[in-house]
Amino acid sequence: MHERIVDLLKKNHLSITESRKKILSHFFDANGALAHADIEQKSGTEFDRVTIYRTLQTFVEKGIIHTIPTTDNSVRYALCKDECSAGHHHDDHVHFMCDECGTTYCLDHVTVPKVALPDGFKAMQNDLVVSGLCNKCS
Amino acid sequence: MHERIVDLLKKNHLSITESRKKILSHFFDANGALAHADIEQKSGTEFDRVTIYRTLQTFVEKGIIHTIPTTDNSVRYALCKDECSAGHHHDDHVHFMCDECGTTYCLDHVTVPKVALPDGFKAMQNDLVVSGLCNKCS
DNA sequence: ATATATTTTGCAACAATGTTGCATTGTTAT
DNA sequence: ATAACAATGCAACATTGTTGCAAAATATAT
Repeated sequence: MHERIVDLLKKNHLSITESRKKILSHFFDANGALAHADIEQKSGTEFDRVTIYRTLQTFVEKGIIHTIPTTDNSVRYALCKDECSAGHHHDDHVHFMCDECGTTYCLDHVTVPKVALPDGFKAMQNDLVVSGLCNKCS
Repeated sequence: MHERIVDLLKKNHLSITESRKKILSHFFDANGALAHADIEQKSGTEFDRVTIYRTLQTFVEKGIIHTIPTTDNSVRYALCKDECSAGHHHDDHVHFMCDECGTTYCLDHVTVPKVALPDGFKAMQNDLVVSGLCNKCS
């Protein structure tokens, strides 16, 4: 697992640093998505707040993680599947937010159905945000 | 139009105040969704920042407007259709965010397709966020 | 292995966004 | 008109996110 993290960083031409390794491992350990605050909590005072912001930003740019649109408008991040392309990734996601425990799941195996848009609208990316009760809370 | 605003406030057992009328009229005038900053800009120094926050909060609670999950994680609000029920509203929305001009549209007439969730997951609300180019920018 | 170039980090300062308590003002009901 | 109630403005504060720059860590070339 640790090797996989280093490989992932190398593949994306990123310097192998403690903060990047640790933050990335938190994503591998987590079953759901993580918010900035979650990572800050897990890391303690190990890294500066700014470092976490910049690391997350870098990971998003490289397509290692992606941001999740949420109904409560908190910023959350989740690991991308290998197929996620960097930058303007045209890939669709289904996310599930539990109203009870707040956990956010990235449902990779569910495909987003295409919808018919009004004339002149061109869809580049589709994100479906489903909220309700997760399998642990129902 | 102005009558409709007063009626809407009365129907929701809210006091008829200048700020509520003005803020609500901004939503009726806007073709897209509004962020807190948009309203602050449109209102100038007429109302306190806190009043705008509280007004938006009240409108959301009453089901007059709803928050929109966005890919860039900025908080946006849009008018609910009449069918929107207050509180835990089980109603689905399709929103379109233009990557070019940033305008967010609430596509009321497009229905959100139901997706199959893993066992134990119960969907209460579905929000589909489509991003790309709107009819003015394509 | 060492020196150099490059990248990343931490710190400080700042900007933006959102929240809370309380006295004052405005709205509603009697 | 008056009393009861609700909403507003102000001030102070908490949280979240951003930027510039010197110091430290990492990568590259010798």
